Amino acid sequence: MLLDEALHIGPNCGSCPIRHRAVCARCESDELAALEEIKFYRSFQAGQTLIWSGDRMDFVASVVTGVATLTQVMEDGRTQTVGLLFPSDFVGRPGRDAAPYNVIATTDVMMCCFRKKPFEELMARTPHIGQRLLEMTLDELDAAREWMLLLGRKTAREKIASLLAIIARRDASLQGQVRQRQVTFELPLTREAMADYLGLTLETVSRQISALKREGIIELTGKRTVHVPDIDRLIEEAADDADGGMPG
Amino acid sequence: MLLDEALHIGPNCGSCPIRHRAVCARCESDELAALEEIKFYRSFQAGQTLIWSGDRMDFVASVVTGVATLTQVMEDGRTQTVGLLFPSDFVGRPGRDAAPYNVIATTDVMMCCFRKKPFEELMARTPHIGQRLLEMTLDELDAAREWMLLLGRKTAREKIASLLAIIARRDASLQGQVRQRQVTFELPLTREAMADYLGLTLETVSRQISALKREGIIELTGKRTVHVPDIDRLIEEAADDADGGMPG
DNA sequence: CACCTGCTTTGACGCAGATCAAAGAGTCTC
DNA sequence: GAGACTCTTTGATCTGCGTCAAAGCAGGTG
Repeated sequence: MLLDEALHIGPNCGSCPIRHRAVCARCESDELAALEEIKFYRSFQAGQTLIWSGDRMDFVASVVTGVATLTQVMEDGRTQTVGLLFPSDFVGRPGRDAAPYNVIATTDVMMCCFRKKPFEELMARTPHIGQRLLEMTLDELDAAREWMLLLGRKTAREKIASLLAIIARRDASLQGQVRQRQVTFELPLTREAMADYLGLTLETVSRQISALKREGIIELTGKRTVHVPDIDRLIEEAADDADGGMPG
Repeated sequence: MLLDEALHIGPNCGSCPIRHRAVCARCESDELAALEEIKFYRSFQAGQTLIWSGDRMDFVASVVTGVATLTQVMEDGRTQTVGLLFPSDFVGRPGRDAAPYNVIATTDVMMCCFRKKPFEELMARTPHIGQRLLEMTLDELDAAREWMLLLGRKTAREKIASLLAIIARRDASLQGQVRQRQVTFELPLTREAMADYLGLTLETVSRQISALKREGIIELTGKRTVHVPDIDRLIEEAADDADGGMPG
């Protein structure tokens, strides 16, 4: 079924769902045509490791659909997720050979890949790609620093609320929705994956989700479908300043 | 005395100590001349806040000498430092008006500043600047993610050892030294600033430093001068994999 | 259906690091 | 050189979250 999806998305960048957000966002039609020539799609199943830390990476890629994580693992097994990859997010670093992190699909994932060499060459000729990549990298740096505050200073409850708020926001923005009081979304992560991202244990994650549920801040259907009756209350729990990080 | 230093460093990029590491590293002499025309130096004293979060930023800058921190503060006062700025590090984001973090000098600091508008215009004409900025931003993103692992998963002892190892490394690399077993350096941070960077309290920082001292892993002269008799032992305590993050 | 297997929830208990408190040490000012 | 101020160390106690353990729950398989 993922293959169907690949065929459905097809070779045409014009109809690509991430056309205006990904690394190709600023490209003119001729630049896009050049990218189109070197791109190829790859599908992965939920749970699959797309890239192993330390492996040679001969391609870079954009997430088209699905969610993946970037994780670091210490020798003794302690694991920290250092980034969530949503559709339009970019994977890989031009000018680097070895992957610095594991990339793991947490849902079925479709990637739009470019072999590294041709991509680098194209980038050298196409300022719009480098410009967009700089912009995206600066945004990721901001997100990483926001996460440092969460990891260093927030309580378990605040961490969970922050994560839910961020997933709700990204989910809404993918669907081009305006900000609404009520939101419903699917959790793309297991409790363990949430724990790894939040610097907690899975038991603590479970307990805090139960607590938020008990207090009516969230409602669960099954384990994965979350309904937030009042997003502002959730953001309050996240202890973010002002707008809860909502983009302008 | 800082003014003297400014005059000493003077208007000539050719003799600048960060010429080959900063955002201007890749510039040819004509590009450098253009940068030289719009640059100006500013000095700050230890403890001074260079930039307040939320303030309008009409310049970008490189750290020439000294050390500064990037910090986030929550409404209730909880503080997390999200970056250390050493000489050659870049401050500010082209295309953004408001500063997202407080920037605080932890030692006397000298900055090489560019008004934002002219810098952005120059960047549009000068691919070497954008390329170098992308490279530096990707490095910072890696560093931020390394720090996420530290904040989320390391023990207090490992955090302290990691911080000391990183300062030792940056200090050595500024002096162009090869890797040595013994190193001595000045701590550019108070115990409180270290705590804010490590997601700890200042008491825990003090206790863990005392413990490392007691065990002979570090030696202190005064409160700020650290001597490491065996850097590998320190790196072991930091629980980093393989090379302790030493650059290739 | 019974029996997996993977994921989640809940409970009991322990500990690393936070909090509260006080005193030491270096530097500056008058 | 006494007092004030900042930074640091050390001790006593508390607590949020980790650890260990067990049971619940859904989906898949023979």
